[in-house]
Amino acid sequence: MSLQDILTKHVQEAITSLYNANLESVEFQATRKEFAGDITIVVFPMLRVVKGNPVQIGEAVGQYLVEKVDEVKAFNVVKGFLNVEINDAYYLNFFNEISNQATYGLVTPKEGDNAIMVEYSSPNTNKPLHLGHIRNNLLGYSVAEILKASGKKVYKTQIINDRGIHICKSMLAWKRYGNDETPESTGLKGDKLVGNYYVKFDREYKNEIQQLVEEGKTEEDAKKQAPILVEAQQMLQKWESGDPETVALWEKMNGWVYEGFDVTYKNLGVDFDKLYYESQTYLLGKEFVAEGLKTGVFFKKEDGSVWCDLTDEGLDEKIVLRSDGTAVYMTQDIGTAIQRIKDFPDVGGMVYTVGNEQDYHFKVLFLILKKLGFDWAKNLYHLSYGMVDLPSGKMKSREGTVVDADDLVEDMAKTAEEISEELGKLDGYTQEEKQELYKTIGLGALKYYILKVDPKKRILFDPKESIDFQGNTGPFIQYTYARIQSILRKSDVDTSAKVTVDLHEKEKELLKQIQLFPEVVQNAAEQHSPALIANYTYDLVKEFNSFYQNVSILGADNDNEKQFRVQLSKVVGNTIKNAFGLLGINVPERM
RNA sequence: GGUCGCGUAGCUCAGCUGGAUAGAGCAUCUGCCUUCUAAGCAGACGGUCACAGGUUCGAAUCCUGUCGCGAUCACCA
Repeated sequence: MSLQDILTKHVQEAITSLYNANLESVEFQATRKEFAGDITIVVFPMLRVVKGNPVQIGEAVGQYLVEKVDEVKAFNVVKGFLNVEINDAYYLNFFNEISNQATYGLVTPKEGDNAIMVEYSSPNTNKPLHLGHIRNNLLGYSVAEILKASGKKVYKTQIINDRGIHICKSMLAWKRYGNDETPESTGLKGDKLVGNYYVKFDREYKNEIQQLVEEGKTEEDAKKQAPILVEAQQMLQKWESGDPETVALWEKMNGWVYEGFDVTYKNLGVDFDKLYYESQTYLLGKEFVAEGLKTGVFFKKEDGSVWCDLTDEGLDEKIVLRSDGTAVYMTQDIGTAIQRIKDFPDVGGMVYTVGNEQDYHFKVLFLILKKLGFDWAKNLYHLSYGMVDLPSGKMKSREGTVVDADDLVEDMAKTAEEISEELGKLDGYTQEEKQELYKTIGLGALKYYILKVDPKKRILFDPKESIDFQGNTGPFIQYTYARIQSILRKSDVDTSAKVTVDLHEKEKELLKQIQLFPEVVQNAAEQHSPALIANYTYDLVKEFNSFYQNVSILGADNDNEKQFRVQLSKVVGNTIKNAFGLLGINVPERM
């Protein structure tokens, strides 16, 4: 039973016995630092059932608690706030219970429970991943891990957008100007190579438009008639009709891109349980559109296009099939969702990690799936996040104004290296160990920087201003972990034995913070927010550093205290590691 | 124009299911390395919580309106 449960029960008893009234619930909050106490009961809400002076009621309830509740040591009342002091024994008891649980705060999924599928990344295969994808990947991966830790079975997936006019643009540019270049012949990563031709296409396209305009065409006409665009469109038709040469080129270039993506994913430390490809699923949705047409969920217009009427829901009509019978984005997403449930029958809900520019799309998609009668449709969640903008504005791949994912990860490691070498604390580490550590720290800084921000807020990223390594940052937290490991290496105490000590103020604060962890994990899962985990971890670490700096651990007055402090440090370290694991951030033994 | 989201210290962000004097980090300034890693600790400075109303014993938090920024409203994805 939690402390709040215990106190709630007794406060209710107190109200009944003192005032003969019924109190529905009790409101708690953390006690402010300037007052004595460990937890605070807010008296004001009680005034609804008990008429009187809040201070007097607080005094009476406090007196009752001190007399009747073992855990309560003392109390004081300030205005309408009843500050309650809790016995050390309560916290020590809690600590002894969890001090040897490696997975404290994490819940193992129960057999037979529904699983959740988390979709993230879902890139186009015509260009490399950039900073925007990094936010998507980190968020999706982290939310998947958090859901897992909250006790859900999770499948990570993506839908790879591997077909369409944008791919044909890269293909055509390569065919025209590529001279049979390959990743091998150029030493370039496959996705980078293909991306270069996407940029090349755009340059040529713009040249042709300009030329046509000079020849007297309007800009609008020029944009439609530019030969290179027309040829790309023809290429798409060839692809759709299965032209072997086009399909072969498509397979070859997509293969390069996948090899490149794999490297980036590996560097980022993200993974997937199942991949879906648009080229394999885009036809699926059509079946269900036909089905929905029969059941009246959709209707057909005179030109043959199929629509869903959402005006009852306050939205517009939405097209689900073009008049020429080809699929649109919505068609495919309907099919993909249904396919996923077929493939994984235990899935009871899905999370889509997609930018907030598609808020409307997902609102509509979820409504349509509900109208089609799928009961899992009520458990769909759009993990909508804000864009990552540069000071110069939006990132545009075609114009080369992007922060490349691989470059950024490398830069971060380089910064970590510079700082580490300056500090010079890594004597005895091999070159390999050092490089590995720089990567850990650099990635830690990047991931934390992005994940600590509320997903729905947009991020302004200035490449010229490097990400911090001090203060509320990933490396700061990693550093604290490394310090703890250093203590554990040096100590010779038994970390499994139970001990009883008089708690130092800092120790008590730490225990309170540790106690919050399981609830924070559940909250983060409910709200799909890694930021809650990041903020929690920061608070924990700040509290530990204060303890570390003010209280000697290995130099404690007696063995009993020393043993407790080492154990406490170990639990804090373990909690940091578990929490950071939920963010996809590794922790180092030294730094 | 309709819809959705955001607006908190010079900067980056917490706090938002209503509760005490709105909290951190960066930056600026003071102290602290002969004791467990100073990527640290202790402290100072810094606020019209965009603005105006409303609900409430109590509003940064909830409601309405205004302003600013962004997104979206395609037989694009």
